[in-house]
Amino acid sequence: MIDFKDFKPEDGSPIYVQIVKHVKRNIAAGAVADGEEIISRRSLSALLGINPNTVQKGFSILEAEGLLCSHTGAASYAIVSKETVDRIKAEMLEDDISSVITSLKQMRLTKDEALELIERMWSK
Amino acid sequence: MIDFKDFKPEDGSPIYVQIVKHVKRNIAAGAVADGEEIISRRSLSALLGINPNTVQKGFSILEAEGLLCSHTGAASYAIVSKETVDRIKAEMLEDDISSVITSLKQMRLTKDEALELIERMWSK
DNA sequence: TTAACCGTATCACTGTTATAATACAGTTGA
DNA sequence: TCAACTGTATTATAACAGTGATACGGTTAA
Repeated sequence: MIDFKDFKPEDGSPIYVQIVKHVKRNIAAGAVADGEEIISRRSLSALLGINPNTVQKGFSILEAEGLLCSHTGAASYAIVSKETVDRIKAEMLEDDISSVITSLKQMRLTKDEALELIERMWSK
Repeated sequence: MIDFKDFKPEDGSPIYVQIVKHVKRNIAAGAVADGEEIISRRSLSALLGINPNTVQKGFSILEAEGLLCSHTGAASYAIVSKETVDRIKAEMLEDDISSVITSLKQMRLTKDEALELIERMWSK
């Protein structure tokens, strides 16, 4: 079950990209069962208060990546093998962590300073 | 002296936003002296291979935030007090780290898993 | 003085993002 | 059956991002 209640499109990046990332993070977290029914495009657009076309754009990307299965008239379903979960998780972690490391290094932080800062901010 | 040689606009975010962030990270790193002359808009656009207007957009944001001083005809200069450096650094670290923590938590990583992963990826 | 630089401003153009209003076809359950 | 859902598609509109070209006025150093 993918939870969209905590989804807040306020980032500078396009909403449909954020939808794709949100679903992928849920998959990486192991929160999506294989064959699980996905919320409909219309329902999600109403829930998030955004245009159906924007949701459709995100969902079509997920389908193109083989994470979603759609058929006209019927609900959509998730396709998530164990291999998929591992691959998506590795990709997301690689992206997130390498980008923050690049940023922190640009600010001349040492590894120890970075680790200490992250440890201190983790529980906030 | 702000180094733009390692600046590669490949992120999905607007180039002018990336320019603003790049300058701020250099300020946070203590790499920018107060009153230091900044590369001209035309030179930077030529160096990065982007449009002068895109550079202008980024620079005007930096000026609006009080980090830059411009006058028609003359070069631009950095304005960076110690307080500015501290404030910018705190802001950048807060943004970068809290966003990565949010992502990692969404993927159900524990603090220890996260720290170990970051430590392992730091030197790559 | 003057040529070469600087910042600033404007216009037109393309592509992307997001919205809005429809429409059509297939599925599902009462 | 049929109403209410589903996915899919099209068209139009607006705003924004980025490019390209051009122009104006001020500064600086030879």
